[in-house]
Amino acid sequence: MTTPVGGGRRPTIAEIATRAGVSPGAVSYALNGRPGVSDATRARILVIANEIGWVPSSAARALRGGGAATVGLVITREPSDLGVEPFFMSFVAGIEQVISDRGFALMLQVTPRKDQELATYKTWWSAGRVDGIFLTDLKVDDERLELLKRIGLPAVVVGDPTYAEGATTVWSDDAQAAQAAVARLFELGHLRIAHVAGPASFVHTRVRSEALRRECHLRGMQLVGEVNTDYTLASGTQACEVLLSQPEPPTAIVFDNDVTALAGVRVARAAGLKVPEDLSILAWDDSPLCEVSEPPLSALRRDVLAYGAAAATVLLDLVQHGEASSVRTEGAALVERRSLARARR
Amino acid sequence: MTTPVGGGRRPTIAEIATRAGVSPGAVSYALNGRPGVSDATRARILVIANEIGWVPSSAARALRGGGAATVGLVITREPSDLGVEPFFMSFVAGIEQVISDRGFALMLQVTPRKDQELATYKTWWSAGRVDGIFLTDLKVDDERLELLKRIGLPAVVVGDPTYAEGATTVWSDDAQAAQAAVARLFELGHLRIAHVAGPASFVHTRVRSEALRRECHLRGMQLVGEVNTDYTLASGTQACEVLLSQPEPPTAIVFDNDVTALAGVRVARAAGLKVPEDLSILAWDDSPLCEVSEPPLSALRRDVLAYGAAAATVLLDLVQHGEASSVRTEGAALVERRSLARARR
DNA sequence: CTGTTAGCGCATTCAC
DNA sequence: GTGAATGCGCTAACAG
Repeated sequence: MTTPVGGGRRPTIAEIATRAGVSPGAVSYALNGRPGVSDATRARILVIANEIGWVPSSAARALRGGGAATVGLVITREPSDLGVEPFFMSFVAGIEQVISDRGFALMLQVTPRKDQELATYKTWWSAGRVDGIFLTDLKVDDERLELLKRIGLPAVVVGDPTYAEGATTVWSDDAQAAQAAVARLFELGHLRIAHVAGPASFVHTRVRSEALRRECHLRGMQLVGEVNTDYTLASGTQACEVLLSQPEPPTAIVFDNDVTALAGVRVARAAGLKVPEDLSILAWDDSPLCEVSEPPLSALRRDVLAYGAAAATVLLDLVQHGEASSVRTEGAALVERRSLARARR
Repeated sequence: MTTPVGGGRRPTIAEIATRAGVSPGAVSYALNGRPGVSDATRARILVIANEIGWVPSSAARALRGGGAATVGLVITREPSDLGVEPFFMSFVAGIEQVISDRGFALMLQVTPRKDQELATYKTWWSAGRVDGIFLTDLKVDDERLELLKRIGLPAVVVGDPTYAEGATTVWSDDAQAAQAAVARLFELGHLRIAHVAGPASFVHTRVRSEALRRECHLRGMQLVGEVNTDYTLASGTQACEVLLSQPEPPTAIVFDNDVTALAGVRVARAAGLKVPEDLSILAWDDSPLCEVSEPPLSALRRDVLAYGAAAATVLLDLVQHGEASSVRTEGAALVERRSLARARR
């Protein structure tokens, strides 16, 4: 791309046509790599287009029925929560890696209001602002699925297909991660573990809970407690206090996010327990917070960037070819730091 | 909004016109609250539009010259950095509060590549995808300013106007925050302080450095060291080691972000220094990390949500009325936790 | 095979 | 209140 026209209006196909001495139609054919023009004129047109910095008007294209070349993402969370949540930024970055190469853009909305999310989908789709969307934070009996189906907005559900009502999904296999986690804890001799989970409404919370329970059962371990939180320090603290004050407290706790895991370290310490000697702590989803903690927290790490990229690939397929199959991305891997130790007997 | 047409194409003005038995023009007038239709027909039209769930085609509007009703934000950072950086998500949430009410949407790009950012501005603007953009992470002699001016893309610069080359800016007064910080440290008897700064290329880094120096000078305090970092744990650690190994080490250090502040706590501890008894630590920009730290870190907290909202308000004014004046938002306030103590003499 | 012409999509707006 | 033109790119029908 060279210098675009200074100041004035953006160049159009008509302008290229004039300069090249051909009709607008010919220019369109040339620019879109379609037959109907000789190689010579095509080359000439391309040179001119490049010179004046022509970019197709997305409005005109969309109006013609070509789609908006835009995908949408609504993040319905409290802004304060999002400060801690490293997931979305990486996820978006992953999306971007894929879509920008294909000429797509991302439309983003961040709002704490649930009703707003539904309204946004309707408006975006009706106004033709997006060609498809990513549905994150999948919930059990998610009302959004029904709406999307009803209005016909193409969507990729980011979450376990079991709960996606047949929609195309991209998911990371939390059950597999749970297996890795429990296997490792078993190896370290832990027989009583607990789970500080996320909100019960989230599908991934349920999947994790069930998988943890199953894996424990398989090995004759006990899941001696499970408490749901809203991922905050306060709720994590409370959950952990409950779990540790049991008559037979766990020797290891799995936390669904980094912040509650940190709360766990504190509560343990306050109760006179050493981490990891007296209590092993494992965080689900890694973050800088885990590295920075004292001791550094072992965590189940996913490649969120790749996750976003996979979701984008599937959504673009869905948008462009009308269909796409669900994709399971690589599960989380256990990265060991210093919060896991052999269970004290 | 009631049930939209099932399955088929989205409704258009023409459809409403047919149903109402009037011309498309009349419908347009009615829908936009403009004269040219009787109150009776206007009401009838509005009812029909609502019934069939009509939403204006953004493509058609944009094509007509009405603008895309979209503003853009490019975040040029390493995805890994963004995980820790709570600023952008809150900033975006603040933007959203303002723009969605005015019918605008946000287009987002996250990329580590600088050249991509410039290319994106050109493309977005040429394709008519955005009506204006937010320019964040302002740098000294920022090449982006020149590009934006040249292509005529309306922009609000988020950063100190001194370095914005006359562009409209929204900024938070870091100099004021520096004053608050230094005043408090002086009050606590600190006479030798140091600064672990962000990258030297960022304008806000420079502004903070200068303000800190000035405020120290004013009170007869010494700035006994200043090291630039890239905000990471590693660089923060190194910076802090350098500062503390001086013959006359500081009794308090101001850190430009939360992660380096945490690094500071660690380095101090490793050196046998107690925080805050032997070394006071102050983080610039608050975050959950500060709360979670041990001890919890005192910090200079900004209302980032309000910051984003202010930036959006100004950008929309700029886009809709062609001009807007720069706005200074409220400076950061010092929130005291437990990392600040009276200087040991 | 190379190229032109005309009309479409949708909301807006000016002249009647 | 109506009709018609407008903005911009795409494409079917048509001509050299």
